Amino acid sequence: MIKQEIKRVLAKRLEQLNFELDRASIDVEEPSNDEFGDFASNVALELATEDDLSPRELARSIVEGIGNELFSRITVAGPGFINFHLKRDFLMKSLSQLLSSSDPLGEISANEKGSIQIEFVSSNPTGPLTVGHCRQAVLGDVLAALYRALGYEVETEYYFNDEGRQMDILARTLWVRYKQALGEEVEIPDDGYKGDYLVEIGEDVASERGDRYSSWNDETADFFKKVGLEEMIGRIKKDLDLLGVKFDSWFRESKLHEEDKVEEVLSALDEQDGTYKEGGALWLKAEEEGAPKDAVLVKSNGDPTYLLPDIAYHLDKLDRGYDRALVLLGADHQRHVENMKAALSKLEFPPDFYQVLINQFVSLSKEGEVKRMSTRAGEFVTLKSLVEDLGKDVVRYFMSARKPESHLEFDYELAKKESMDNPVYYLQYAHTRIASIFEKSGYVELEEDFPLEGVDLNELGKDEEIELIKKLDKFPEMIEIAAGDYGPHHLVSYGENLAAIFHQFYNKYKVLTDDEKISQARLALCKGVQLVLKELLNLLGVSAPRKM
RNA sequence: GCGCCUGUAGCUCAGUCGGAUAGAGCGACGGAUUCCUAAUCCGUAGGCCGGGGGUUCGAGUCCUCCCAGGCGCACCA
Repeated sequence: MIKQEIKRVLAKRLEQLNFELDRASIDVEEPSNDEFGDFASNVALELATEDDLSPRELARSIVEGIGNELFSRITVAGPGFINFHLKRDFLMKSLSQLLSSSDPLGEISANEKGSIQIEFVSSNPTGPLTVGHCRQAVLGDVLAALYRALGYEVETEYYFNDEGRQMDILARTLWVRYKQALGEEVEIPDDGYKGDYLVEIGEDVASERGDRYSSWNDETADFFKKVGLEEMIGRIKKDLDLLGVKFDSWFRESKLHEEDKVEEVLSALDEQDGTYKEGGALWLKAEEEGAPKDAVLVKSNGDPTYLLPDIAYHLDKLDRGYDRALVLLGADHQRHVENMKAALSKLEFPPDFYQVLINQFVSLSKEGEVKRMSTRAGEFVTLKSLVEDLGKDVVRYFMSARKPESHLEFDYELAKKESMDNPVYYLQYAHTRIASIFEKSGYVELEEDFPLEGVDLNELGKDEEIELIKKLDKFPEMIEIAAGDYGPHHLVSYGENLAAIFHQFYNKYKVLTDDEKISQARLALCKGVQLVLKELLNLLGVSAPRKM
């Protein structure tokens, strides 16, 4: 990474000048205007204000002591910026490193990092996954891929409630569907799940078991709970499969009760003087920890709320030894997060253990109307239909494209109708073009293993070529930002930009020319672009086709 | 009423730590193909970065107030 190298140089020089400044706090960036060189730093401006010096003066003395083995020119400009103009060799070294290692992430992926557990989707098995879950599934899956690529130990987990009221309602609704399948006139209960996804399951049970569950009793309830759970989880897994999302682990809530984790949490909270009783309910002293209000842990009827087992669940996560537990939640869980933070703080969890990424909702506009989705009312667009209509690549790309905390407006009609104009194809096409060049040149074997011997990268020098090399060099930095930010959308922005520069280059210059030396150098550049594009598409879970 | 998120081109959105002249895609208009895939490229038009105040050498970015939208403020999950 060129930027890191410049920071190193600057840090060394500043040390000579007796400034105390660690490398991380040195700011080096790419100026928007080419006039200002390839990279620029504002260190002189920052240090000058602190010590009441002239920024330009200081910049000049910094520049004087920097050797010129890496730079063709270093200038002082404006109020005191230091502008670095790179030597060609410096850039080419970056490209040749990429090619010889075939690892677009380079050194940042090498050293060992900590462990992170990522929990997402975690929809209860009471209905099919919708577009909202779809966004979260993609975000979580891409984040997991990012952290894996960076060398973290990653585990993805899906948490679901397999008992309690929601499951009772599911069982009851399913039973009604079963009765209807047997030809009886039965109404779905008011609080039941009205969607027709349970009809089919009811019919299956009716045809397999006949009328043996005609009356509602404990045996019937248990049976339909079991069937409902199995069927729904099965469907959820299938849907996620369509999206290419696989979880490392599936965690059922009942396990917490079986292992007395819930009891454990209650007594731990009690030990910390974190609870009190009021109105027959058990409350968490959340306000003491910064939450707006106290929260109920156990209802007056003795049932735990959603909060209590979730605290127990996170105690379990902590016990499992992860450094961090990241949870993806929808915007409607904001209050829950405040309660969780309060509880975990009472329990003296390590402060950075519980990490939350709250994502805003997806609105789906269809025929000019914005549809709201409600699982309970049975009105929603399912993840399944979305993927079946648009394809995994398009869906994953769209769902990754916006930063999580922004609303995502998904124009279904447009995405379907104009799918050929879709930006995902723009990226894939860049990859395809490169593959096609290697086919054409009869250098298919070069694509596998590109030998740098005899290739003179200094043949590269056109603006587009230089820009591409710089862009490739920036890839690892972008990945670190995306992971640190929990923001897969950085991949999309970067990718579109890289593809754009490549397409420009491709249109302006021929890779395969009469000049063998130029051809070799440009093939090398193409290989570099291809390595990065492939890695990027891979991380997004989007295919990188060789032909389109 | 209080809290979280959002407000940038006609539309959908980027813009890591405050940096020099604010970007992309779509849409509109005008062009490019005897040549490695035109699912591409080039050009034009389009902006008080929601509004006011502040912090400083410098603000789309930080602080504050206001306005608009989404979500929340359950003994639901």
